[in-house]
Amino acid sequence: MARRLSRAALGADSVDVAPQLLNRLLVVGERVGRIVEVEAYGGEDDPASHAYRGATARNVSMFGKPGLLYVYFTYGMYWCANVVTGAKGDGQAVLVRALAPVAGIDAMRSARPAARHDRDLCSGPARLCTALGIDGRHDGVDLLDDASLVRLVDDGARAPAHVGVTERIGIRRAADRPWRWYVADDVNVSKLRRST
DNA sequence: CTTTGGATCGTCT
DNA sequence: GACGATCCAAAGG
Repeated sequence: MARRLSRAALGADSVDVAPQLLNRLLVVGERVGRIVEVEAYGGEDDPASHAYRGATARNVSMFGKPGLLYVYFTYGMYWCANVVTGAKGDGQAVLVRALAPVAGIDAMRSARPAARHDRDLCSGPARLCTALGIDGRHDGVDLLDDASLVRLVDDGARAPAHVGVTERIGIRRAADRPWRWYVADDVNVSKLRRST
């Protein structure tokens, strides 16, 4: 039984919301993935957040109401997707870092020919956007609106039995905050990579 | 399996 | 002008 998440629940702090998003579904048309890895980003109090220096043309959707999608372009090639949390104007968001493919897997394989196993389809923040077809066109859409192309859905799956916690990946500032959560033992979680 | 270097460009300094 | 909330191919074990 798919139902929307409550906007009020997403209005809490990103650090509290992030682990609650594990096992929820990200839906784009026929393509569906279960969230297995997330990271919390704060507002102007988090030096690692895009919102740290306030609202800009790039990050305005982060400052919108909770439940919006914030999509940003990075490394000249890739898109990454976030769920906006906190009160409107906070600039908080939760980065979706990995999904377990659930449906529309053939479409995901077509979108990601470089993936050699199905566990590589959505095992990274840019990978999952490519697999689901999420890009800048979807920045700012309401994930809680059934009419949106990209939606966040609660299918009633219970919280994961074991949740791992580590520092956030790929950032330089505020790198010590333990704000990454993942479903322990899920093969779709992105691999830890040495800092360079 | 692991490690390394390159790709590529919007955004902010 | 520098640097990313990254990924992938290639090369070596």
